[in-house]
Amino acid sequence: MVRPRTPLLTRERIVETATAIVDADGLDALSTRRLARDLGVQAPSLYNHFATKEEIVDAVGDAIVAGVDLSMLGRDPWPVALKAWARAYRAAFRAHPNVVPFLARGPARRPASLRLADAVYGALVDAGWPPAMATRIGATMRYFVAGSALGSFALGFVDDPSLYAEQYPHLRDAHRLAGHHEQVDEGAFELGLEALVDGLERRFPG
Amino acid sequence: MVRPRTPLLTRERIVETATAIVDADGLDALSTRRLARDLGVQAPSLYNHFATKEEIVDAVGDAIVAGVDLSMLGRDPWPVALKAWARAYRAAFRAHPNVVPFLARGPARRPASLRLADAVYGALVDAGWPPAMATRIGATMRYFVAGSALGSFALGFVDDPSLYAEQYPHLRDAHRLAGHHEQVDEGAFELGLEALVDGLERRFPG
DNA sequence: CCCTTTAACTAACGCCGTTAGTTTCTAAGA
DNA sequence: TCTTAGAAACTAACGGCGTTAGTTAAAGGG
Repeated sequence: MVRPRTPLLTRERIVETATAIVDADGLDALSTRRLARDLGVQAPSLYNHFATKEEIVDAVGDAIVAGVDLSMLGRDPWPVALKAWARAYRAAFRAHPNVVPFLARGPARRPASLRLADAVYGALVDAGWPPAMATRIGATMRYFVAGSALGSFALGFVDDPSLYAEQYPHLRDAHRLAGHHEQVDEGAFELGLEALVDGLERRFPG
Repeated sequence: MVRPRTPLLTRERIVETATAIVDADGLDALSTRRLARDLGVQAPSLYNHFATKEEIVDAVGDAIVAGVDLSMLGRDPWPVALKAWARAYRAAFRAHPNVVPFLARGPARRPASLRLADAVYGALVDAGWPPAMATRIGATMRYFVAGSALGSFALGFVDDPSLYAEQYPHLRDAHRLAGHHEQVDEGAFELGLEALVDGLERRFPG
């Protein structure tokens, strides 16, 4: 086959298949050859649609972030909106946990991330926050949500509690919770989110 | 050379050299061949001291986390101690920014991370927090610090502000700050840290 | 002094991302 | 309608990667 009548590949189809691979088998399983095979094509053909593999992964991340609901921003009161947005953002990563490590690779210049940052910033300024504070709050919230998403991966003490118990005496109690680490993650996120927004509300100048 | 009178390699020397490579040229520059070359040795020799490359990177991360001061925990009042610890933790990553992406790879089972989690948990319980809450607070704080460290990498809009300005109107103001993104990062971290601990203090049962 | 273990080596495997160069089909313009 | 530029697939190959197998000689314990 040299050039089919109707193109086999589109950026969309590539991103979809790449997402499926990452979701199923993890970020490391995504190689250009594997991706091409799943698409019924040879690896170099991908380079007709993306310049590098990193661009493909970028597009996967962008597609996921693009799905985050932003409608509450600028509609609901800012503390309510901020919390709802943070939960939506976190949920997007929970839906694709294997993509989360990618968060750590390089700057978030992707369009969807910028749209998201823009929306949060705008909502805060409209609510009465000084621009400099809105910038900081937006960054702080993104820090917290990104860290929480990472934390859901840092399972920590899952596999052999008793092994650690001797060396780290205080953690013995925590280990009893290790089985329900999902609930611990959820609880820690909710506690932190409420406390953080609480602390911000007390600093609101309006 | 087959076996030198005095060993060329030790785990320590390997970790030191690996850290130097990552600090100088980034995480991707750390290959077994490059590491071996810098150590004056052939790549497979490393496998006499570590089972995989990942173990080496783990050890680099562990060494950095091991340097975090924990002495304030259990000594100072918990809100003060918590903030001081968070700053120390963040400073450790600021000193080795190229290692931060590694935070995202896999669970934090390394000894130094466990020692750190144990110390925070213990200090909170000793201060009067119920164990379940201490677990959540510890996790929340780690989320926030890890996210902040990542955020310092997500430089975002550094290279061409005007390019984004048209599409993301609200961010125009934020761009004026892009030049001093280090100060923005610092400000966002401090704001979030104060607000978060503030919010936690209001929930203290004692 | 022997003998096991250790720590280096060389050679090689199968993956990886990517580039070069080729072919053929599509789509646009004269 | 014919020509031509470009797109989109291909095959072949490069250099680098992590890692394994098998070899060799010195170190160190009995």
